[in-house]
Amino acid sequence: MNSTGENSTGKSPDIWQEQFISSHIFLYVKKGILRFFDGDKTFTFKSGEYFIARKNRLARYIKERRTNEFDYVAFIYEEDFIKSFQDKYKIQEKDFYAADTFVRIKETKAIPYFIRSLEFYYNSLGNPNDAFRNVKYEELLIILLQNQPEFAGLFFDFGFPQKIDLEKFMNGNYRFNVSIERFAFLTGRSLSAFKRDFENTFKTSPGKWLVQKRLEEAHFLIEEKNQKASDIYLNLGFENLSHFSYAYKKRFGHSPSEVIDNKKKTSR
DNA sequence: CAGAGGTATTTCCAATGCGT
DNA sequence: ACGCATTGGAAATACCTCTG
Repeated sequence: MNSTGENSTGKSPDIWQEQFISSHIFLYVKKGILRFFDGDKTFTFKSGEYFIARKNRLARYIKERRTNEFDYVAFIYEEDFIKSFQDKYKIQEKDFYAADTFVRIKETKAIPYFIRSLEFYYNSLGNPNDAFRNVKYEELLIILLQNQPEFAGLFFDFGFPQKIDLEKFMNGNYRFNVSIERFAFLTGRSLSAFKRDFENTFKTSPGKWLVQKRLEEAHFLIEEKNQKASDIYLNLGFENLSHFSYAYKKRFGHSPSEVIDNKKKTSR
């Protein structure tokens, strides 16, 4: 989710495909349902609800099965903006402990009001300029901090991710299709340190381990749960179906579709 | 299914840290 | 100041992924 910092409404696709959240994002659901997966839990937000997606986290948007109709307002808070905001208003950093990637905001009337004011201005002013956008970004941040002062600890945390337990992190996040470099960053290591530590704990290289791990799960889903390759390959972090089939065949001796064909034959 | 372009892995080296 | 260990980064190579 590394867009330019526009607050956007509608369906700009970039937010929904990127799995690494590089800046804090405020999201307000105007219509429909938004569902996310953070590697462990699923988060659901309905129309009228609002929350923050935290930076330096991995998450994936889950498409709704039936209708894909939704509308939202997003405010993407770049680090530079937050720094100058903090400078300007001299706000103290507080401790913020919640660990989740998605943080629900305590209910307040101020936010729906704020959203409505946006609609009014955007509809009557047309394309708003930078000054206007800046003011609105500040306004929302002020509302959020007034509503929950502890958010200061969330927004004004400019540090890098801490060095964390590799095994735990990788087992929770291997389904995300992000580069090794990103994994290294998220576990608080340089690329070199990451690979060294990885070799020590898993006894293989990161790339090989990831493919192996994903294929094992694919194998389970296909053989045991009768799922289709085309339904699962994206969720497991594979980028394209042809490579998935190729890798699958290389590992298990037969392609995913052959498994399904065989099942059909035997069940008949 | 091949070939081009891109990414991961390996290896090596320089910089830094740390105890003696 | 010295040797040794650890770290991050660059370059070369191997491997993977995408496109037609």
